Amino acid sequence: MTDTPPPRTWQAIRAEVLARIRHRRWPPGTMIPNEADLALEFGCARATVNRALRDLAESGVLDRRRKAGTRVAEAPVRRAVLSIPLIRDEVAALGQPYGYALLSRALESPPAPVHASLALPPDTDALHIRALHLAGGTPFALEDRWINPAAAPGALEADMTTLSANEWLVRHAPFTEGRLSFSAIAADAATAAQLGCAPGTALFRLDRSTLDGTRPVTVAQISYRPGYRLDMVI
Amino acid sequence: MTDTPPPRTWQAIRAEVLARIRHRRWPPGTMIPNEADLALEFGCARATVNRALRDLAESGVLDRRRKAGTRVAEAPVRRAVLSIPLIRDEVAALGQPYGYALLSRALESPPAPVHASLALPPDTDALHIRALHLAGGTPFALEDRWINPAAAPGALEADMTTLSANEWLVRHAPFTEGRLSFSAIAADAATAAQLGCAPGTALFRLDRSTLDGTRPVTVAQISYRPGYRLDMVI
DNA sequence: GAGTGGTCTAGACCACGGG
DNA sequence: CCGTGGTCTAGACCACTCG
Repeated sequence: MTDTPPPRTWQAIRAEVLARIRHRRWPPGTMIPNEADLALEFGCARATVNRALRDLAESGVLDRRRKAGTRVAEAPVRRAVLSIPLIRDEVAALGQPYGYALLSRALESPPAPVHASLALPPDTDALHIRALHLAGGTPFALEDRWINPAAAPGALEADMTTLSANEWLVRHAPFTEGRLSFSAIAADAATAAQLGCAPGTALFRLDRSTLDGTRPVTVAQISYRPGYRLDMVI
Repeated sequence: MTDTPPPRTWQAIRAEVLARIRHRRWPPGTMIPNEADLALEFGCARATVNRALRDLAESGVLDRRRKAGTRVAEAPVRRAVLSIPLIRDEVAALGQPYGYALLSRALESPPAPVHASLALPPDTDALHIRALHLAGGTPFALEDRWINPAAAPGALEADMTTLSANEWLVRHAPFTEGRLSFSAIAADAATAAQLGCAPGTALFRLDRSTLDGTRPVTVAQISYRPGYRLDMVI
């Protein structure tokens, strides 16, 4: 045998635990030994076992509770991680030149739902931006965005004609929290015209709201061209 | 001042670092001090700083490289985490009773793309399952799944009439890797009939492929009822 | 109450990769 | 080369929560 002696890294321990689960030595629902015992068995420090088990718990494979111990998850809530690139990078990844066209930019009164989402004071306007993202000269995604001017100082003065609002925000109001929502919608006439498809075409839509702490900064609605796919890895 | 003395937990350190970034004391692109220096400043062990910075790096806020040091990400690739519940739980979260109806179940020759996705030997059949998930008696999602029998022993014998194939797989071939893909499609006639909508309606579709290590186990295509939304938190 | 995971410490060695 | 982050150790104390 030419096996290299197993390194006692936390990754190796995670792999070993995962193998025991996969091979059903520890089926779903099983209580597994506590950290101290596993550390003894693997001949490593408890902290190393902890690192491995914590990682598995974060990915939903294990269920850990103080005093109750660690058990293999029964019906694991699988977690998938989505990396959200800038549309510029998304287009670049397709090997196509990226283009951006500002369609409109105005300080105006938002519709009620947007007004509420941005938590604006009564009778306050918001910055409304509509823009088209292009891939190789053809429409890629239509962006309809409202920005709370009070939460994004400088946005009113910013030149959004060459840089997308999203990229401006990323650089000037970074590291915010937010929610995403995906859905499928039928293209309305205006959207269809911009994306160059027939009205009624099924489009992939992303609704995104962004907060800086608790203060809403922006809400955006992005309609992607027909056929768009969003990929994730579990 | 009634400030409680700042606990030197890794969470507190993470919060402090995040605050410095938010307040632009460390704007995007900045190199921040190395772990040893931060440990000195915060009066804690380097491992504690490491834990905090590693967490921020995992969420895309920091960019860490050996020798190069740690810098605030320029254009942070935001990462969103999606918890993928069983459809049963998804329906239950709506406060509606869940129902499941097996439409068809057969061992048959899959179409070429599925055959390739499952990495089947030539002229090998696969288990094809079509099923409808119901919420409060009305269609919620249509599932079209192919299972590689060699990779899911017992699937051929399993009773899929009351338990969805996905739930069976979760319990009998758990903790696999996989890819997800979301898109918007127009309902074809058959799908529209099952979901009770008009053909051409925009539907949210999830394509999922699952591997056990490197061996494909199953591919599934899930078409959700009109209006379905998928929510994520950044 | 007591057992479990969660965390911190002080120190050490190592792997990577920029200069 | 050599500074940086990545990891391991041995020990300790703490917080939570189950029984």
